[in-house]
Amino acid sequence: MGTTERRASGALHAEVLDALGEQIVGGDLSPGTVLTLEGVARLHGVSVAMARECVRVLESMGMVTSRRRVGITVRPRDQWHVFDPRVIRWRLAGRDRAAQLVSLGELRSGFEPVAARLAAQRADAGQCAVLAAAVSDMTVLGRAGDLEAYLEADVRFHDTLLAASGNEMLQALSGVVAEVLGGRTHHDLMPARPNPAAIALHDDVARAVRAGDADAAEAAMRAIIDEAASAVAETAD
Amino acid sequence: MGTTERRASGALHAEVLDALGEQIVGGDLSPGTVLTLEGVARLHGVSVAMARECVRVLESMGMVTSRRRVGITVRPRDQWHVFDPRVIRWRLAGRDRAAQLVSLGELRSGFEPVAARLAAQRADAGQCAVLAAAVSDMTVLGRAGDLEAYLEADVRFHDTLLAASGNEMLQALSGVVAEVLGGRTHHDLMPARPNPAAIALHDDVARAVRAGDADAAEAAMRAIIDEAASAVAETAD
DNA sequence: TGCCGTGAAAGATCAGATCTTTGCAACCGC
DNA sequence: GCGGTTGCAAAGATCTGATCTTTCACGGCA
Repeated sequence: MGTTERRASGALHAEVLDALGEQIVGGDLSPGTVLTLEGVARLHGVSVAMARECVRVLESMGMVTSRRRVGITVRPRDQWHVFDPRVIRWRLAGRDRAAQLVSLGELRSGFEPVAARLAAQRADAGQCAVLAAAVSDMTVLGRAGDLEAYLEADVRFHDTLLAASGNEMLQALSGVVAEVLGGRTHHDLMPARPNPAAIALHDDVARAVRAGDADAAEAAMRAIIDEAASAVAETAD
Repeated sequence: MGTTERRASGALHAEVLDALGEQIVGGDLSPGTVLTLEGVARLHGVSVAMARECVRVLESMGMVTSRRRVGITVRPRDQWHVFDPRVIRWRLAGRDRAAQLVSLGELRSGFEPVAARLAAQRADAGQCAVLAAAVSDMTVLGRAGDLEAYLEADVRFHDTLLAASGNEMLQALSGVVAEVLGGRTHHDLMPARPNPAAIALHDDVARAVRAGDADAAEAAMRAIIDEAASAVAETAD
């Protein structure tokens, strides 16, 4: 899942767009580089119209500008829309991966406690149940040492929490959390067996949310993130 | 500022795109609505190619999907890339304005304290100087009751802080802060004369950042946001 | 030296053609 | 009568190539 956007329809567009995006993000096309529509078209074996469509999308992401008589100019990194899922994916796919994970992690440390607080005020019964189930799964799977399944439950927990915050912007960040958690698991930054204390903290969050205790939920979530940070630091050393 | 994207180049594209975006965000085109390329083209008096380019951009923002034999379908709100500056702008421009400001405010309460913490660890001398200058300006302008200029200094303060965090994703959220602060000022949610205590808190942040005291910076920023929330609640009542 | 005019490069926009996929409905056999 | 099959046509996907417009760059002129 998630290799290429779609199989049949819009395949060409997605292909060229991904190729260009990865080249820019990966540094093969550094800021200031100037392309021409015709050049892009020829290089990727597509028509100018198709190249234009891709460029328009890139432009909408702040990654290039198009000017008459000049061409397509790659913009500096600080102009990119770094919250665009595609940009995140490209960065994670390239050499920028480590930096991107750090950024996402710092970001997460900001918004997840807030989400927990809001969730405590707004979560419905179904969401509380999903949270509890996820914690339960994490406990079992963690004990069994099945890191992959554990990750799934962990992601489910955090996704549900963000959804329960009732804030669509926080909810939109669920991909960020999934990436951070997945990156940790898939880069040997996790202990062989998840820390039981971490799972207990998840349980604390779930209980606080169900109890409607915003302060406790926020605090427990903050503790989760602190624990994660120190665990990674420890494993990495 | 900010009426239309650009005057001369790419004007048509931006116009049609904005029109479509505002229609979707504003609810004139509710999720599930199906359009055709030709319909869009005719309705806006542009060629099919142009309509396609706009649709491709909308598609890249998660606002529509395109399927053969069906047409262009407007996707439900929870699929939109709500961090895209354009989506934010469209929402702020339409009837969704209030909800958008609430979302942005909640979000801000999450990431700004973290940004303050990071800035305390990473800000350079120049950034500290800008922060101090902004606080100074806020003091003077606030006393004078010049809300517009005060706003500018306030935005400058927060922008600089986010930039000093050294995290490009936090930095990318400076537009969010600007919108929240601007929205507050331009919707009579500010007292006639800014609260001196709030300005003092900004000073606390600036000093903590310069001193490299991450905990103090984070706490002071959290206090700023709490103050703002209660001030708005008070003024709104 | 510096201003101005002119040509060409490259995007902006359009018109129309061909190909592919696919929803839908008519059709057929059991 | 119902489920599967087939075939038409609608609508996007992609391409080709033409025209218009802006603007950089170079060269001539004062």
